[in-house]
Amino acid sequence: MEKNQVPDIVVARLPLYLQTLKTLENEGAYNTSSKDLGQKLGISAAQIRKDLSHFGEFGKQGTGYSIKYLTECLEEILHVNKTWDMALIGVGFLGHAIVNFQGFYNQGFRIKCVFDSDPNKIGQIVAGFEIMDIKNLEATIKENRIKVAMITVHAENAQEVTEKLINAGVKSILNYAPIVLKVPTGIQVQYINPIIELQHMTYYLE
Amino acid sequence: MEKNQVPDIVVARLPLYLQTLKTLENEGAYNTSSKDLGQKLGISAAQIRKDLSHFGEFGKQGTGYSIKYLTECLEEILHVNKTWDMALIGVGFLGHAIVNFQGFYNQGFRIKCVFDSDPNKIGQIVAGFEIMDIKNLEATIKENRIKVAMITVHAENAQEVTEKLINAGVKSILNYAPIVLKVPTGIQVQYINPIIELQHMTYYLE
DNA sequence: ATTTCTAAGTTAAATTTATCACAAAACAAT
DNA sequence: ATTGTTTTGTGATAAATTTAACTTAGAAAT
Repeated sequence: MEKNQVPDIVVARLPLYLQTLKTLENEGAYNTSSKDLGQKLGISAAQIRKDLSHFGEFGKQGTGYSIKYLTECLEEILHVNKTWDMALIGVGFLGHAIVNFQGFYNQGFRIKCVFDSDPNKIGQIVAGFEIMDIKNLEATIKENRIKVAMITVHAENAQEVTEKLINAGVKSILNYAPIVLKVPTGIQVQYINPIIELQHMTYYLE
Repeated sequence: MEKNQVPDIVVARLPLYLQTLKTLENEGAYNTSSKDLGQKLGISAAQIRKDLSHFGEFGKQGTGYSIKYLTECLEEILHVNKTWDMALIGVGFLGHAIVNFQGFYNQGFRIKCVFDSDPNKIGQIVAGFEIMDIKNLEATIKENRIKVAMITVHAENAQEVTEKLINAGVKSILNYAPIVLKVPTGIQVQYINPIIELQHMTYYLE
């Protein structure tokens, strides 16, 4: 990935730390340590300390980390101390499930608009969102200054949608279509693909 | 990960190669090369050759790889030259979307049974599957010798479900709940978590 | 037949990533 | 006050991963 100094593989772990901190907080804990976090995440305490050391000093020797404080610091580092508006493109079964997902808001995200190209779907209300015509995608995303989008269209249409999104100013794309997207530098893409994960695991079976 | 010799990070890339090969095949191509695959995947040709070299020789110097042959070889390596029966636990919006997903079968997987704990859901038919009582989970999974499961329950219940699955003989778990599962060695777990991916990307924004 | 071009497989080098081990600090208990 | 315990942050070291470079082989063109 781009932005130098901190390796992307380190950045990729920060959201996991945040997730674990939030779980701990929900359980009523106030403090934790690299050892504790490491055990919960299945990684070494040293790695957690090393990762955090890229960004500053957040703990106290002898006592560890304040969950509240480290949470705040990580949220700031990851820029989720604000709420990002998101667009979702493709309201099939999966898009429907995502629109109904209640877990985004606390984590720095909210769905702002929802698109599809199917005339039978356009105008329908799903979880309080009116499905908009994909023809209005660029105008609407520009107007709302949306920087984050989720793609849940079929693989055949994903690249075309991607180009429209980038054209409209989207910088980060979470792609559920089973295809690698071609994007210019400066655009972030992450993939969600259960088949890939399943095949990864079956390697170890039998 | 466990199984020695081949690094897990290499194994993790094989399903991506397979995905790209299938896309190429659908486009009517017969042959490809490490350079071509690398460009499509955004990784170096050398890495693809190095990765494949862990498992044998699949190409021809000067001409590259037969898509059909390399596909077959990768399917064999990943053990998806058969179809794995899967269980799905938790039929909320997400579980519903997954049960209706048509893309598993060609890739080595099929859903065999579907569980929930909600009395209002048990007995309902979703995409041709009768939702079964989670109380019958262990017996049914043992009976069907199911080795692969997907967890789409709430985070609070994911660990408990995991233990039941492992007890019933499941070896590979695809977990959609936002929590790290504790499992004994020899059990594979992969995670699908859009929040983690989104937060990874927002690090690079603004 | 020879030359040219392409591309796999592989060894070596470079780079990246993870681990180790330790000094310094905080705190509790005596 | 001193001792013992815990745990951070970090520089040094080790391990891993990736890249680069090279040898070999196949195919096409002259």
